[in-house]
Amino acid sequence: MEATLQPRSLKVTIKLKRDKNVSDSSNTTDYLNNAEGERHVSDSSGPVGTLNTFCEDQANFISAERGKKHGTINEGNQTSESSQYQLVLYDPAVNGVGNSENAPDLINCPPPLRRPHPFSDRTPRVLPSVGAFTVQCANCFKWRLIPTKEKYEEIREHILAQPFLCETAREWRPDISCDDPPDITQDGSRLWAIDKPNIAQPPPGWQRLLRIRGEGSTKFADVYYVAPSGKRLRSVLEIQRYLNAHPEYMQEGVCLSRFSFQIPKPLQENYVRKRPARPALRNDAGDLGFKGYLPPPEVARLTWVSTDVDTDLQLSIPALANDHLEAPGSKRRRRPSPRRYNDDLVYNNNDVNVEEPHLHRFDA
DNA sequence: GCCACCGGTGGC
DNA sequence: GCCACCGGTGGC
Repeated sequence: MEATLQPRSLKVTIKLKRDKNVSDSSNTTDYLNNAEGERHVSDSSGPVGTLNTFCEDQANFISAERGKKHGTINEGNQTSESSQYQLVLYDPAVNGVGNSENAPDLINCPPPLRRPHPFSDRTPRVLPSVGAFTVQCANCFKWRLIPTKEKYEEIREHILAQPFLCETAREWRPDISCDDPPDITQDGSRLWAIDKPNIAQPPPGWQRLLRIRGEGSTKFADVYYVAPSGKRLRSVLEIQRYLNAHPEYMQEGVCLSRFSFQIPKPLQENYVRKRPARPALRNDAGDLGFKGYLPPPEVARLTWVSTDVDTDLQLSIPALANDHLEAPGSKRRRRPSPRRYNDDLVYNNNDVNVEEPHLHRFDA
């Protein structure tokens, strides 16, 4: 089955492929260097277009095919030879112009650090990992593989103002044009996620990590920022507190507007477990409304929608979604107390008006 | 004790 | 239904 994004211009898509047994891999060499060596995608937004990241799930399979050996895991650094931890990456040197649908070349990826699922009675999760980044041409709507995470983030940061075109890819593929076949298509073989556009690149020395949760989770992914010190921060509030505690970063120009915790959206419906309807906390009389409250429907426990672990999911993240217009810090916090930072939130992208791209589901 | 991962809540 | 946030849990 395939899902398509209706291109309005370009979309930022993250294509994810499911990881077989391990957690994750990231996709670029950059990923390889990420301090955590985890499965995550960092995202940033780019020009008008769609960025796409896909998780290659078959890392093991492919590596097996290549007869590679497992190597030692070297946390925080590039993995050794372990094919198991290799990522499927787009290698411009291998994928020449017109080399559409070529399997991305394998590149060593960080070792999986993922811990086993905490609930032993639950089916072990097979977490997807980002296998590659793709951007959709605003002109021909073909997907182009982006060679590195950094390039992807760079494109994404200005995707609205600077739509991605096939010609843009000439930076790493000199002869590429819209006449060439797409690098990749949404053929249902992978998990696709549509990324948000115009996400600022992380400040120098910082890493933005995107960790895709297993199917059936309550949310699709988590974004973390890793400070130069290695400290992992998981919300704007935590960033704010960290910056307050380390004014040196602020002096370097690091501000909240450089951070975005927006996560991509999976193209696959039901990848994220639906939240059961919440009973009213209070009725008109002002008391707790537990009367008549029924236990959550079975649906609430349906955590494993997909039974075929070999099937990759396709996720897409609309680069032109409107929701990016709202600054992450503008929403009401659960704890209203320290909110001064909201005043400081300035999201460069917020003044951009974009149309929401249409997502199409189509059959395989 | 740390931390990755996940669940769940309040608010919209 | 989505988002932001953060607490809980269990493996290490």
